[in-house]
Amino acid sequence: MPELPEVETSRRGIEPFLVRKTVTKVVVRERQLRWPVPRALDRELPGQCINAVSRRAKYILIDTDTATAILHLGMSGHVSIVDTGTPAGVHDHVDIELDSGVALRLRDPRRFGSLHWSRRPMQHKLIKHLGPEPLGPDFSGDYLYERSRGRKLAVKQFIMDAAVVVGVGNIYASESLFLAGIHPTRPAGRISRERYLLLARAIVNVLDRAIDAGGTTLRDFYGGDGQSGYFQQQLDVYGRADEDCNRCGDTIRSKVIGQRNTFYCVNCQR
DNA sequence: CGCGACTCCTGCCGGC
DNA sequence: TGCCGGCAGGAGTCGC
Repeated sequence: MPELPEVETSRRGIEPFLVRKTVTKVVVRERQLRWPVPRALDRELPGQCINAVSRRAKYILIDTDTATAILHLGMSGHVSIVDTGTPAGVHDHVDIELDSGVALRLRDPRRFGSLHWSRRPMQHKLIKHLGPEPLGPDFSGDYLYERSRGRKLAVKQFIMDAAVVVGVGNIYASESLFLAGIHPTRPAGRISRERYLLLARAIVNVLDRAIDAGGTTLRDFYGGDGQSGYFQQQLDVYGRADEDCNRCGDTIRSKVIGQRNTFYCVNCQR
């Protein structure tokens, strides 16, 4: 489910329940997620006080004095805050119980998510190779332009490559290319600096707006199931094949690029 | 090294 | 109503 805005919204939702709380118990009901949940996590996390809940790309980092839990929600993961002792559903794989009487509960039906435990999270193999944060200071149109020289793959795949820039998932790739007026199949290396400036601005704009929308629609972290309203933001093209373009009225097309469905307007995007 | 294909898993939706 | 195929918002890995 989650793209970067959903992960950031989840992080903000759980943060106040975790920071300065001490972990009393870790319950792992299903260890086999995308990778096995390391036993060191349930062995070493209890007794630790949580210092911070941060985010790198689509990873949520739960920081303690000894190590950091690295949580990825995959395509179907959710986090929620429940009262300790709340019965778990079939896909509630992990609970992290706190001394405040609540627990952070991870649910992930498809089990594409993961949970790691690392003493140097920024050096972890899943984190180390990642490109800049799109909402951080190292991301710009100039950066995209330089990185794309000589690349032949479709620009949509280029901006979805986490080594180039993190956090641009399938929905927001289509949306930002629409905003920038760039056709998704255009080879990344054959797009001008000026157009990359537009694209970088579009990516930031789309993600900012989605985080704002998430903040208003995704608030049910305590007691709820951690989902609701992910899609209530306005999408211009994603999921709108055969509907009319909001800008020109032409018909929105869809096409599979790199095994992922892609939506665009042939009239507005070249 | 760059790129495309494949893979993990369950839920849900549309069509028959 | 029930069954079945196809598809889903991620991303590491493998082979060419």
